[in-house]
Amino acid sequence: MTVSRALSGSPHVKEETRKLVKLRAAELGYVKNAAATAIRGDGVGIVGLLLPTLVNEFYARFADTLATRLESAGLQLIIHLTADKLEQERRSLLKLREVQAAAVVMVPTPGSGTGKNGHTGEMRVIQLIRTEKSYPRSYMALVDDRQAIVKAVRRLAESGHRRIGYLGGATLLSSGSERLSAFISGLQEAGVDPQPKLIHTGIPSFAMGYEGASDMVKRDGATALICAGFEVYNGALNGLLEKDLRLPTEVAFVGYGDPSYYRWLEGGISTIKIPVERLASETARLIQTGTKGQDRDVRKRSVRAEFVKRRSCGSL
Amino acid sequence: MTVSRALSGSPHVKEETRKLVKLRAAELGYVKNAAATAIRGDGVGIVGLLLPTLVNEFYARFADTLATRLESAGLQLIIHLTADKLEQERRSLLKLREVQAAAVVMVPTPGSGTGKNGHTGEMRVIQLIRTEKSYPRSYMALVDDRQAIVKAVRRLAESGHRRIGYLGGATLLSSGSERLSAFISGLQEAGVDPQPKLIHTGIPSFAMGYEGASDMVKRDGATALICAGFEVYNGALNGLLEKDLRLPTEVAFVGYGDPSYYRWLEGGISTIKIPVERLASETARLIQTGTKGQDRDVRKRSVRAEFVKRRSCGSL
DNA sequence: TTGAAAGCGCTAACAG
DNA sequence: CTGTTAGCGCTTTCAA
Repeated sequence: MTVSRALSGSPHVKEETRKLVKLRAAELGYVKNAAATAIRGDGVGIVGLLLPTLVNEFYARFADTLATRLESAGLQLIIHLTADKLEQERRSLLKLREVQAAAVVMVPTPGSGTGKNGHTGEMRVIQLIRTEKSYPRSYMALVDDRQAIVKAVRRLAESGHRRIGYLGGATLLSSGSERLSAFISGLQEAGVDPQPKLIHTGIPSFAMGYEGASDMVKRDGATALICAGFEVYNGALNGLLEKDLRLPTEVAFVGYGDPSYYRWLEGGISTIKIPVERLASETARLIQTGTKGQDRDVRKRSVRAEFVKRRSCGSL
Repeated sequence: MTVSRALSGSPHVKEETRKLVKLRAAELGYVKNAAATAIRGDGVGIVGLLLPTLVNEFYARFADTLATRLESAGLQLIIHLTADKLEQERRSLLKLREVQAAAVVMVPTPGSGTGKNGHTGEMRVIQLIRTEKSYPRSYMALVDDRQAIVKAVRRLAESGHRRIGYLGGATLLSSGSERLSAFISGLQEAGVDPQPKLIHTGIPSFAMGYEGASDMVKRDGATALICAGFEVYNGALNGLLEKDLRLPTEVAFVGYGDPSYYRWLEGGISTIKIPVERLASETARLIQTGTKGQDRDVRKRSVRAEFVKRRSCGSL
């Protein structure tokens, strides 16, 4: 007990004893056994992060920032990649529950709402970007991109575009339907009629962006394209560039997120820029917030996206 | 005990009992307490990953692949960012030891060799890319980039470059000194004299690449540049592009790693391409390998880098 | 096929 | 200020 007390900084230990204990502990390279602490219910300080992928500058930056923030609070981050697969997500949640993670930050997989996919036990759930109703007492870290999207659409319309394509996440995703609605609002404000053929949504993926983008331009005659989704924008851009479609002369393009290379590509890719670091900081805050102020507003935080105009959204 | 046996698939349980137990467990949303298992010394199935940063396509892809590989072995990945800081690294190793991680995959921080920074306890250590002698019984997952670097230098020389700059990691890093030696060999094979002014090494960082690159071109008259280090290439490229130096007409450029946007930038950035996925797979293998075949060779695996010629290394 | 005991490392609660 | 006891959830060993 004296040893335990000395090491954990209890005041009820003779100063000299403490010194001796610490010294010897260091000599032996002793480290506290987290499992033993955990088994008593003292918490291990583990936070889970469930992402579709890390191969995406937005997610990577988010994970990086979050890990750094958490580390200063003595928390460790376990990363699970779900590839937006329900089964994966289920397994990951299970694993995290086993190690008694204090919280999970997750980009919920589409459809995660149906069935008891998300048995999250004691863990605090923080839904990232998208939300699914199936996590009732969860926290939320969201992006408010409505105004940025509207602005992007209007900008395209102002430079003369009338056939503006939209590539985004499935509307069964909260984020997907909100972004699409913003897009349509934008069109309406600009007095352009929405055209069903120029709206592609689906489970977001590289492939979807890759095929969708060039199809919309070549087959459906889009002269401008807006991407709304992290997984999609990479695919779309690759699709366009590979088909040698020059920006903005052959297609105007607005991406999503702001990967560092956007500045240099084709003289600058316009984009809906998301303040990742801020989002990660807010998330860290949600994780650490006490269980006191559980008002609805405190549980939900959102950061505002911004439209960044670069060369790729120039006029026809 | 019967419950425990039923759940863990022991054959010594009546089939009916097992069914009942499993059913009820599912109803209750029971999950095994990993801490309790761990405290008995059965291992928790956690692997640590220490990286300088995740905001770098190479590291992100590595982490992604590794996490995916490990997941199929029932292992979870804890990520720690060290920012190449010794103190960070020490803290991370400690944390991982506390949770009884089975292994750590780490890009050792420069200087980690001196002092008892790396108290790794029972964990299996896998050094990634760089090596430090201070981890004596460690495993190694390395990149063999010598030939690729030599090839790159020769290619530049063949297109007429005589003032070829080198930007790379400090030579106190194993990787740094090996890459530099490859660079010099390349020059010699091509009959070009190495010039001290055109060789910049240091603790790899974005800033170093950023400043080093344009300095070497504008101040020291380099007509071509080779980057050898993940942290450096991004900085270097940004430095050049920001100063409006066009590739390859004003400077020929060879990067390191092969981020997806290299294909599209400036008509294509030449690079030393590292097979990340393969490296991650080898690493996963090193983690899971039995403690039997501990011959020196089995502990050390390396993948071969490849020189990818694109527009940016064209002639003057 | 099932159960009882014991112990993994730690600390809260209660002596001394 | 230091020590003893007990119990967290699990599985190994031994017994029924």
